[in-house]
Amino acid sequence: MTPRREPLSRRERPAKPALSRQWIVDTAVRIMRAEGLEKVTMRRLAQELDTGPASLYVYVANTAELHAAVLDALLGEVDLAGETAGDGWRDQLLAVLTSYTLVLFEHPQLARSALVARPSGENYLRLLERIVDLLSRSGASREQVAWGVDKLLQDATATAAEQSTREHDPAAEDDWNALTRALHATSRTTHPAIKAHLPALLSGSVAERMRWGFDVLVDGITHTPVPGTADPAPPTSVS
Amino acid sequence: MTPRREPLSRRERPAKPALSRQWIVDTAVRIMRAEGLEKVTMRRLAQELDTGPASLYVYVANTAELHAAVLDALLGEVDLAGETAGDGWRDQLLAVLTSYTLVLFEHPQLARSALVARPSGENYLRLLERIVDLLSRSGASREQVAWGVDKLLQDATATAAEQSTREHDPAAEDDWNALTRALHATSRTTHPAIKAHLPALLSGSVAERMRWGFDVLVDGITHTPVPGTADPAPPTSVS
DNA sequence: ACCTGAACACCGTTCAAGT
DNA sequence: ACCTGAACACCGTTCAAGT
Repeated sequence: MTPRREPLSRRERPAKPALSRQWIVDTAVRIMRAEGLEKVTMRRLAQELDTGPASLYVYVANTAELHAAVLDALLGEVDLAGETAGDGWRDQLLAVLTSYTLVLFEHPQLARSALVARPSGENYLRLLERIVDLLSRSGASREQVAWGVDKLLQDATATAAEQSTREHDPAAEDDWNALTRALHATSRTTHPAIKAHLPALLSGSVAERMRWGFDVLVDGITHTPVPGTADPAPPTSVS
Repeated sequence: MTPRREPLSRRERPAKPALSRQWIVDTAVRIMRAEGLEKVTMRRLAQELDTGPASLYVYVANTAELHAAVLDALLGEVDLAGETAGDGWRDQLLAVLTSYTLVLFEHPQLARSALVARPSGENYLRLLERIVDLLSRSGASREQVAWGVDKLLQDATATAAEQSTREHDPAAEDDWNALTRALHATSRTTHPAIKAHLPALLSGSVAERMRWGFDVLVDGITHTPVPGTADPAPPTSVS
């Protein structure tokens, strides 16, 4: 506590805080918010923390683990209450999944990494708990709920991964235009089915499709028995 | 045709073929098959083609476009006939989607890029045509078919992206173990729903889950009306 | 134990210059 | 028009050496 002059080394840097996993992840989140996940590299992060990249490896195994930690931090923003929705489990489930999707929408590349590197952080577990709970109120079987939760999260994550990059990435627009042109350019003789469904293939807003996709899944999940349970299931010839 | 001695420059290289988009893509596919998509870089590809990376930019706009071309080449391997299946549209649809998924399973990272960069190559269009045709035989509305096809392909692609990387990536195994441990470590008081569904949350083989996921989607797609059509739809409050 | 400098082995993309 | 060398501006990760 005695004001015995700090050495004032490192010129004047304002109180470079000690390295720690928490501090590293927080800084990574800050960089992502400001400039996107693609800028959250070991080297850039080290620079931001005023050290060399090698120092980070004491706290973080590799870039994938770093991104996983950033993802979990972000999942803390998901509105688990589903406040905006009514009282029914279905509306609340839709609200929670929509909130999850919107959070991922804000951060394009993170949705992609979520599809690949299975999260297991505390915020992810909280989200999972909430979704299992809500879906179980549908009255579906344990197995339907368990497998269904996976499908719901996969769908939301994939939608975010698809859509979000289309919003933020300049080239994504071109891809969509290319597909639109390609579909319109198909001939009636070689691609009759596409021709016959053309307007509908490209119709609907993102929100409309998301909403419909949710209904499709919930209807399907609650009405399709899981094979190998008490429910009368179709014979499964798959290993 | 006269055997007038070739200059025999460049030492002895065996007939370096002229650069062309086709040749570039073919070489890229060969590298991917041998060493994975992560090795299909502009620099590595140029090296394989015995030139400098800058030369490739005459034929290919960037790495993303290159990967898209590789993906479309690969889609040529999908079994569109669904030979193995019976006569019903449902079995054939399952067969085609399974074939699509299996092709992506072989090449992990490509599935991920397929989720992001909407393909529009000729092989993709052929696949799309076939799936639209099969699903339309269900008798579902034009809109249900059109939007449903998207969901089916998204589901298959996401499953491949998720699963495949888990198979090929050494670290993916660890992720799954981490999740398994995290789920088992949850407390009954903070995560009761997870606890109650635990065995089922982790049960089922990939094939079983894929099969069930297909049934869920087809059931849901054919029974959930698309909003804004003649079908009696639930009121949509989403923009 | 924690931190670091320096190195190794790579990337994508551009651009001026050549043929 | 096509091709290229060389450069610019980056990467992740490791390792021996320091404190």
